[in-house]
Amino acid sequence: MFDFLKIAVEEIVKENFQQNIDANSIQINATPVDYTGDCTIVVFPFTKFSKLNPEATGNFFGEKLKAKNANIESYNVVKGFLNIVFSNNFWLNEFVTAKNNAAFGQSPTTNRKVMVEYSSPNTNKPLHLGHVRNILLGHSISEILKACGNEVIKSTLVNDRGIHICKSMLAWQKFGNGETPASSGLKGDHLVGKYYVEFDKQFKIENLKLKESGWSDEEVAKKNPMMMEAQQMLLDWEAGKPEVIELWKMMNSWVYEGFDTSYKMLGVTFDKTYYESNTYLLGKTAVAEGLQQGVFVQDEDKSVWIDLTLDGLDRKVLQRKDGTSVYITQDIGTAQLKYDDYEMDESIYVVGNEQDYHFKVLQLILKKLGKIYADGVYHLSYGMVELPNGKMKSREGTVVDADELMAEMMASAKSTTEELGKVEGLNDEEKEKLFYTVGMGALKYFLLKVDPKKKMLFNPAESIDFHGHTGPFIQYTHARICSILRKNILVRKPLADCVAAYVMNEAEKKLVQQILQFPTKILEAGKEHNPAHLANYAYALAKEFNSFYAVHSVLKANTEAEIQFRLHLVEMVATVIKKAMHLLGIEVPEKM
RNA sequence: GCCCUCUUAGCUCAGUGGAUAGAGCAUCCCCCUCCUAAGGGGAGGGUCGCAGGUUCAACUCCUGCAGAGGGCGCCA
Repeated sequence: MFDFLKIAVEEIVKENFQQNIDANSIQINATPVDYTGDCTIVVFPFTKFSKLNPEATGNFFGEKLKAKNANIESYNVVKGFLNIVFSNNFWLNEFVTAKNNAAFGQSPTTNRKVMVEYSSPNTNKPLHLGHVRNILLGHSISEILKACGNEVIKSTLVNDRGIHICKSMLAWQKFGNGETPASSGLKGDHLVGKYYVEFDKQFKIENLKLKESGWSDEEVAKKNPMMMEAQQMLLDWEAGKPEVIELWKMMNSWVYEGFDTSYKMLGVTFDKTYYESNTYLLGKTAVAEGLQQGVFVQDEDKSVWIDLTLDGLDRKVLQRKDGTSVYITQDIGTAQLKYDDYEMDESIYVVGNEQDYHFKVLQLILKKLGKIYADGVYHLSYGMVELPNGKMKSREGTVVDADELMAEMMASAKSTTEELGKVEGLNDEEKEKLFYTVGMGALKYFLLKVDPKKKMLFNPAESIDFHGHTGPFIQYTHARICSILRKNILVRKPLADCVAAYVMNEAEKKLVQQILQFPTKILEAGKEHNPAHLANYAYALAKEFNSFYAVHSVLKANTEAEIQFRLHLVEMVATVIKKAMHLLGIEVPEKM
C-alpha cells in the first residue's frame, strides 16, 4: 500500500544521485510500536550513493519526500530508519475509498485461469482429518485466487479403481450379507470403509492359518487366496465383467453419497470431477508420445523408462513390462486432459508433502515432453496432521474420522454456547445453525492458521479451543460489532459527512491502518498459496478491534460526530472480518 | 546409503535481510452499575538446535554438524 512512497524514493534517487534503483527493492515496513511513525523506510542501502551517514541520509530523504508529498505530515530518523507520519486526512481519505468500495479486497481480473485440484479421495474409506486439512486448503486457496482476480476451476480426482477398491468389494461380497446404507443406517463411505478394514482383518487371520499349516512367509505373501481373489477381481474389473462392474458401481455410489454429506458439512464444492476409472488409461498416449520424441526409452523387456539422473533425480519406470501404466504415467495423461478441457495458466495440486518427489518428477517429465503447461504445474504441498503419538495410521485405528470430528466440534460448540447462556432468544433452527457455524469455524480456523507447508499437531484430548487465537474469537468480534450496529438508534449519516472535519485518535487510526492492509494480505496469500496469512490477518484485525472496544465506546462516545464516525469504522471492521473469514471458508454469526 | 523438509517461550504457532524476536494456551495479578467477559490490561517465561561464513545489518542467506519427520517400488 506504500507503493507511491517507493516510487517517490526512486525518483529522488534518480534526480539527486543519477542512479536507477528498483522501486520494489526499497524496504518499507510498518513502524514498530515504540517509535513514532506510520511506516518506516530503511535507508541503509542509500548510503552507498548519498555518501552520507545513515542518519543524514534519512534526513535528506525525509525532507525531499515531505516536499514531494503533501500527505506526509512529518518524519523522524532513528539510525538508518526513516519514520514517516501521514496526515489525518490521508488516512481518512484512504478509509473512505475503501469503505465505499463494495468489492474492497477484490483485485481486477488478471485474465488468468487457475485449476485447483483438492480432496482427491480413495473410494474405499471415509474422509479423515488429513483430508480435512487438504479440503480446507484447497477451498480456501481457490477463494483467495478468485479474490486475486483469477478465474478458478475447483476440481477433484477421485481414485475410484484399483486393488484397494477391490478389497472392500470382495470383503462385502464375502461377509456383507447384503448390508446397505439403508439397511444398516450407516453412512455409505463408512459402510464401505468397514469392509475395507474387514478385508485386512480376514486377510491377516488367513495368513496366520496358512503359516500354521506350514506355508513359508514368502508363499503366504505371494499366494494368499484372498489377495489373489482381489487381484482377480481387479482383472475382471478391467475386463469389464458385468457383475463386478455392477458391484463396483453400487458400492461407489454409496461412497459418493457419503462424501457429498461430508463436503456439504465442510461447505465445499467442485466444478469438475475427474474419475481415475476414466483417466487411468490416458497414460498410454503419453508413453507413445514420449517414445516417439525420444524422451522415453523402452527396455528389452518392453518396460518404458525415463532417465532423470542428469537432472539429479532417478531413472523412473513409466510403463510396466506387461504394458499397464503406473501412477505417474496416469498423472501425465490427466494433466493433458485437464489442459485440453480448460487451457488454464496454472494447475495447482493440493497434495501432501510425502509426494514432493513425485511432483518434482511429474513437472520435469512434462517439461521434457515440451508441454507448454508444464511451468504452470504447482504442487501445493502440505504437511501431515500428526497426533500426539505420531502419524495417523488407518490400520492401527488411530485415524481421526472427519465426520466424527465435525460432530464433536458442533457438540462442543453447543455445550460451550449453552454454558455461556448465549442461546436465549434463538429458536431451534437458529441454535443449530449457530452451533454449526461456531464448531466448524473453530475446526477450520485451527487447520488453516498454520503454514500449509508445516506439519501440524492435533491433540484430540485437548480438543480445539474457542478462546484466544481461534476462529470463534474472530466470529465473536464480528457478533459484537453487529450488536452495536443493531443497538444504534441514530439516523446514520453518510461517511463523507462523518469524515469532513474529523480527527481520529490513535486507536481509530490503528484500526483504519489494519483495515487498509486487507488487499495486500490477500495478494500475499495468493502469491504464496498460503491461506494462513489471511487467517493471521483476521486475528490481528479482531484483536485490534477488541482493544479499541475495551477503551472506547461507540454508542456512548462523547460527541455525535464520534458516534457517527465510529459506526462507519466498526461496520467496516465487521465487513472485512466477514470477507477475510469467507476466504477461509468460515462463516461469521451476527449473534453468539 | 542417497535426496527433501523441519528445529523460535513449558506447550501450539507467527515472524518480505533491518530497530529491544511476537501471539495464543498454561501459570500468577487486575478489570463487567457502562455497546456481548467466547473480552480487555499486566507479570513471569528465549543461547531463535549447535558451529562457522557472507553482510553496514542474520531467527531470516550459504556451508558443516546434531536431532526429528518424509521420500527413494514395474504400489497409489
